[in-house]
Amino acid sequence: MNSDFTLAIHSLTLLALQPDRMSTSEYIAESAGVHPVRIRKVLSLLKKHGFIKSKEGTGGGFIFALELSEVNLWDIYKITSEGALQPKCPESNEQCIVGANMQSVLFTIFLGAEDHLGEYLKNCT
Amino acid sequence: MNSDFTLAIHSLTLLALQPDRMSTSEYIAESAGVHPVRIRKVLSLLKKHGFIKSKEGTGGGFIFALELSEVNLWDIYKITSEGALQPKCPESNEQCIVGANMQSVLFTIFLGAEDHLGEYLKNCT
DNA sequence: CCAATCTGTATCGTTTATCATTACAGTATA
DNA sequence: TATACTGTAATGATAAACGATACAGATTGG
Repeated sequence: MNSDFTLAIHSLTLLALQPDRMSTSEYIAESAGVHPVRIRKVLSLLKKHGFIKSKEGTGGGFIFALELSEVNLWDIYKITSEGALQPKCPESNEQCIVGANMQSVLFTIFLGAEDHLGEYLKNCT
Repeated sequence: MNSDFTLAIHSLTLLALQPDRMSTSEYIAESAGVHPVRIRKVLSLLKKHGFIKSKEGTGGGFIFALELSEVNLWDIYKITSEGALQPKCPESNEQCIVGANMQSVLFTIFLGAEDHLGEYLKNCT
């Protein structure tokens, strides 16, 4: 998994702590220790899905758009990293019926696991 | 996550279907669609932890060492891919108390999620 | 209207992770 | 002693992740 998921949560947490004013990508990037452009890319996704709003121009930035209770980890995971857990099954011979089954079963498990516990963190830190 | 976890399960599944004879790394590799050396590396880990036995020389190979019911996904994950889910928290300023917390909390969640559902697959495919 | 400040994206180059491949030593078998 | 394996190290190719730069579009304030 790449760090988009982590960055998204870091950013949302930060935004949740600043409900009144807009936060710039530079501010968030500094806190997360990454490049502002990366933050903008990730937050662009979150915006597209309605988690945050953004405003361009002077005094612009990003701001939370929902109630904290409406956010759960699984949603964010889906947006930022869907498929990252999915292993590969390179084509093989007879026996890769095993492989194909395994892939879907494992995927289901990881899905189920996250879905099950995703809500546990919906009231972040 | 890299594919060691997947390969380990694929291999174990295969070995479980061949409880009588030894399987060579080449046989397993062909089924999994990867290079035999990769299989040996992964199975070397599994052997080190007692899941399988191996024998060198002619007629050698790998064979299951436990009951299927003694194997659970989480154990295998720990062996092959521990830390792969762990995101990074590049050092940052004041606010990375957030980051540090997040890291451990997320880690706990993924751990808990897998642990919780790991047993579901202990009777593989 | 113009300068300053942000977002939104695309692009390029570097680093890092993953994997295949080769090579070779050690071990068992026949 | 030749053959068929495991065990492991080393090298190189490929791909993914990321930083950095550049620039267009939007908004604000003077």
